[in-house]
Amino acid sequence: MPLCNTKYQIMEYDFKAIEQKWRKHWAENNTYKTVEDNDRPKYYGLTMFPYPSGAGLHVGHPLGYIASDIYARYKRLKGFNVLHPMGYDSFGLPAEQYAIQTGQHPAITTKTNVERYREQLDKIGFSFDWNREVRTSDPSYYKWTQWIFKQIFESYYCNDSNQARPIAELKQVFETEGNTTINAVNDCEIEFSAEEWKSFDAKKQNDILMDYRLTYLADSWVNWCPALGTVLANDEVVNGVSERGGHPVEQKLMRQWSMRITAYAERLLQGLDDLDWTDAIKDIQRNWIGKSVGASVNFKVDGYEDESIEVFTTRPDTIFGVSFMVLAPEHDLVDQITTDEYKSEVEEYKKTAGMKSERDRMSDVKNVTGQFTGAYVVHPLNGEKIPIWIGDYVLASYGTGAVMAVPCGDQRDWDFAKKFDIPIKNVFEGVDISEGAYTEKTGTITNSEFLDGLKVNKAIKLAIFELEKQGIGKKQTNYRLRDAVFSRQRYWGEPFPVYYDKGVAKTIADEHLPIELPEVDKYLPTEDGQPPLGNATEWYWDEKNSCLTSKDNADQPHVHPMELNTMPGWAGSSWYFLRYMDPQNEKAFVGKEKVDYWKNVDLYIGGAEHATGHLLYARFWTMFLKDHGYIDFEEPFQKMINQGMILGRSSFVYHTSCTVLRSGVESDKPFQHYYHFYSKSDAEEILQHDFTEDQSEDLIRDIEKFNNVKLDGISDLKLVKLHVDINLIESNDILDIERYKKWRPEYSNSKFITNYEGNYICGHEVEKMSKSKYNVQTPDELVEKYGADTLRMYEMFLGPIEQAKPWDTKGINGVHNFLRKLWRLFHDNDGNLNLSAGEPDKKALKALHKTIKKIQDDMDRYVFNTAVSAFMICVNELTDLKCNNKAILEELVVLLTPYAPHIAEELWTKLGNEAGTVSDAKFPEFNEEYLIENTFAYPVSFNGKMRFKAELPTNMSKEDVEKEVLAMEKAQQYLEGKAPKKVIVVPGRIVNVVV
RNA sequence: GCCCGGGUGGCGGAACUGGUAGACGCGCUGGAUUCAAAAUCCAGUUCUUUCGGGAGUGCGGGUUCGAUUCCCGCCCCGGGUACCA
Repeated sequence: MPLCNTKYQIMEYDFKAIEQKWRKHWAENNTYKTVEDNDRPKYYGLTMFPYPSGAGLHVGHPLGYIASDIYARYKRLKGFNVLHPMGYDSFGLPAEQYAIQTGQHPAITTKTNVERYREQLDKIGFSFDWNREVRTSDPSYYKWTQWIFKQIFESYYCNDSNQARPIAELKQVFETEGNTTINAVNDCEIEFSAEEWKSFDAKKQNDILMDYRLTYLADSWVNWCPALGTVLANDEVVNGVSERGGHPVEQKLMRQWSMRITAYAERLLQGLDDLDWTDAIKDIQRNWIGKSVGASVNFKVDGYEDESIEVFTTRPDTIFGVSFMVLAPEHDLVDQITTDEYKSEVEEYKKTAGMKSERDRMSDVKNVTGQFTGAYVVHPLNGEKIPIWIGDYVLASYGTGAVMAVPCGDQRDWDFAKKFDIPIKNVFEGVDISEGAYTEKTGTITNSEFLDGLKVNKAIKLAIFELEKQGIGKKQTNYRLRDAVFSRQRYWGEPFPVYYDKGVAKTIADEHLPIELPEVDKYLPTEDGQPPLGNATEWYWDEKNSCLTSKDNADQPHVHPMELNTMPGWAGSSWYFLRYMDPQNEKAFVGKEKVDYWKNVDLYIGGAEHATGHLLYARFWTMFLKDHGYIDFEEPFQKMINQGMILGRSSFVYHTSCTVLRSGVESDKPFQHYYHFYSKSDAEEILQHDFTEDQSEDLIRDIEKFNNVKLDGISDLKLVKLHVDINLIESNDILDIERYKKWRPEYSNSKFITNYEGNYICGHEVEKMSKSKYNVQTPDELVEKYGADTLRMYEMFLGPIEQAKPWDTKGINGVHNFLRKLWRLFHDNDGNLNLSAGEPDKKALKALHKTIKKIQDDMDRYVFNTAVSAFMICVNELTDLKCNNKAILEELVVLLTPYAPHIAEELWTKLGNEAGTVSDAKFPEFNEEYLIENTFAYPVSFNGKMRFKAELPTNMSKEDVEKEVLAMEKAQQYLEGKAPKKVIVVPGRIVNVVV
């Protein structure tokens, strides 16, 4: 080994050489390759795979990856066979937008970006098994996305067995029994017998089957985003605008593929109970699914024999409080039942309501509107006539699009009744409803015939019983969850393995998958508004030859047009965790033996923003695949941690801006702007109290001097706050003025008003990291400067993983120093390896085992920040003890491996172990004996305030402790001669004296 | 509005089931070393104080020998959701 022991050349911790060396070693030796192994328990650790964007990674991205890597490495030391893969969610909008602008194929952009990501990831020392990488845009991957789509298409949901079943079974039932006996989730509006079924033509039969399929084609109201030229799923629309880009979204009726996720609503809800996820995410999913239990009730329309209005209510106990009915303006019956007298008003109202966008309706909640139709329903229990109104607070898309309005118990109904002077019936005993509705689910029902005197809960049950007995209604459960739109009018997504034979959707046989994306000459919609795939020439299916063919052959009877939509972004990500288990399998989406070994993900780390999207869809697909027996678990992600966002720390400079007033100056004389830059404290002063006279006069004088002119004065003097690139900031917010002037030449003539030390101090603020705020910190820069091990530990040290926290580079030195200090434990002052063999000293053993326990506990609780502190404490203690004992240091190195794998490998080798084997070392065994102490320094409190410490044997009895403590001189001092009222002794913990 | 989180020094944050509030790190102050600087090491660092103490975990109350931790009411910040009948 090289000796660099001259006084000024101490061999220090050379992280660059070390990290480079081990990265190479790991890659060359396939250190992190994983194979199935039945002798070891499995551990599957996964992080949400990224969309490879052009901007690359900033320090916020690797946070979750690092935590996940630490845990995976920890499990490995604990003897688990670890699957820790990584891949790319590589279909997506940005690559396509870029293609539209530049004509470059999204596949090329994607490939470049993936390479950049990989380069950045490789620098951080992850233990990913890259042999298992998946990319959703790779045909060998999306072949199976298409295959799963087909499986879903070929399924319906059976309510009796509560699972997905093959559609072939359904066909058989239709042929023998029609659809009257089957209990399946469907949209079918007709009932038919077996005879009728057989009499239907193929088209009609297919249309009916569509109403049962778990993925189906239907005209549905969709969120159409004109700016993006595509439809969006509900979870992709936030506050009426698109989640990506914030473009307006409108409702449009379109023929689209949808996924019947609603069939799984109850299972998706129930399954949450057993998941180890945060309550926040579970609540979001619960709210999104939105289960409500109640009853459906039929109200006959007065004067119509066959027409009735069905409503859903969660409060059937208040049925005698119905004061009016409200239909959604779009409700089917509105036109039919409206009396001539109200025709024009109703038409008018429908028109204005229809013009309001979803967004207007949302933002205009307080403004109650509605219109009477002139019609009435008959109360099914007491025969009273009840007026029918229409109002836009009733949504056509929820429940039946009609409500029974009970103003005494529902605030919206109450508001409506007040606005239109509709008399309110009160069914609550002893409750005043003159100021508002009584919305509590407690109390006693009155004015309600057979429900009188009953408590709410009992009344609900009895009301449902009675409604069912009389055949007027039945118990019912509703969900807010809607079916998920599954088509996008986009190019860069999975093509559907679907073609249309005379309008009937047919799927392409498995052996012809994948159906690869066709080449197009432009990525925009066609001139007649078809999706981009409409531009492809080879996009027809030749049924006879089972291949794609050109549109020139379209007139042949066996050639049919292909589906022009592509699948949404969540298609590929709904099952990717399964593909990692068996990424090269060409026969199946995953081999049965592989998935039976790896099962579901033990720990999933990713952002909370996917709560209603990816995390719900992936659960849905997993349940579906389980129903078909492909896998034997129903939840994909058993435990999940949501990492918080790392925010940027932006820096600011503050400069003057003013309008110059001058007369008598030759107009051709060039006038140059001149600015004063004020430091943070001055700027804050100015922003509060405005400029002082001196300040503005100084500015005028400087402008005059600089331009060699005489001014009449200045106006509009103000301070402008500007983002400054954080790379131009030295420690303590000091600006590198010279570099700033180079970066912003327009300010090169400015005067920087510095403090007494000659420094210009910048202001700062915590905001999201973004290019435009010049506050982006890339991991690459930090790895370059401090090394990957330091970056890994610092990201963990920042705070709890789930919490959002500001990024601040200042503290990174502390972590880096810790690693250097660790290095010095192994070396003497001249940088030579210096270890001692033999029995370790008791204090060192205590320091080590305290740390083993702490790390163990923290890992078990998924707490990473305090583990880093524990390492620091350990190294500090060993340094104080001047401990260089080999046995101690060896265990410490293993302990540290998950956090700082490079330095751990290096020191591990120096300790005499085989190169590259520390990842497979054994996690140190904690031995309590080393922590046992003979004495304990009892904190002695008086009335709960800690006053002094008393060093006493740990095995001393309560009584003796009390006696000893009270006898102490200091205790006497606090007792002031009085006898203590009470003394509490908790052995090994505390003594509290009550005076 | 409703549903979840969260409020602790100058800063990031510790404190497991009620038991020494402020671990660890940053920053700051002083000192050692150095021709000097960097690096390193040592000491100090919640506030306040008449140096005896006193106050203190968003605010007000409560339970307890003892509360950052439990209960009640309120304020503020972050996230989710929004006429869901």
